[in-house]
Amino acid sequence: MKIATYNVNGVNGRLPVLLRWLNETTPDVVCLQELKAPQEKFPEQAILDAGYNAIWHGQKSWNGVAILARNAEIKEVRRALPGDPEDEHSRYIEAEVNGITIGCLYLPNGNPAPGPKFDYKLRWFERLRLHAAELFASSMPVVLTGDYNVMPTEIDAYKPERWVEDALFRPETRAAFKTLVDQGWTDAIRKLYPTETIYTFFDYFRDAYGRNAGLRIDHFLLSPQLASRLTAAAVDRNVRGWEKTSDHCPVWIELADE
DNA sequence: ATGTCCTCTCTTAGAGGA
Repeated sequence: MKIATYNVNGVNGRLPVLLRWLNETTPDVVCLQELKAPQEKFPEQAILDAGYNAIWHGQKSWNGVAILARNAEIKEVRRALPGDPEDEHSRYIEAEVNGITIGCLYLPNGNPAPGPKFDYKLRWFERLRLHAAELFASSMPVVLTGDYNVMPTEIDAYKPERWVEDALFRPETRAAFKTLVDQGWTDAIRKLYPTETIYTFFDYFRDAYGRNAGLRIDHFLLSPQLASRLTAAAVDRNVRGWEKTSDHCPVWIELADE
């Protein structure tokens, strides 16, 4: 089973790119972030015509997350991260597909830091940590994937010294990610490629893609039940070179059948 | 500071976010 994550940066503006990528790579499950569309403007029919069921949680202008599945039922579990009923951002949706719990997340960017946006990022991270601990304790096969807005280590950033003050790389952010992973989760890309330079995001500025000046901020965290089934993981880097493309690349994992 | 690209609006230019 192939599971992918893709921060599309506008699901309607990016629809031709999304449909082409779905058609060419046929993942079984897809987690989307940054829909940038209200609930009623999600391109459901185009997704259905492409062969995918979908659930989504939209929001006007910002955020927005979705889970797509090909030839499988999507059983929605929740469409918000527990712990703060006041939080209006559409940043988390969770479902069961083929017996696997899929958590699709869009962690806050947090810039400028320090400041209220960075505080919100760290509070959101703490809520994720608590919810992840519950999922982990359930002994279900779980994947937590999406745009974490974190470079976990220095090898995950082009010129990391330039990012030490940034919300995506500050010590508090990296520590929060490490605390989460240390619950027992497996970072799928690093499990298979411990030291390689692998990026999932390239800024639109200054031809970052052409210069390979990227960041690794889109991640797959696997529970032990799934880590043992991991057979492949990769970034669809070429998609970043397409016309009218997102600033993120799709990332995917392959799991062996039980 | 800047670069680019998305979405929305007190809309065809500018603001906010990333």
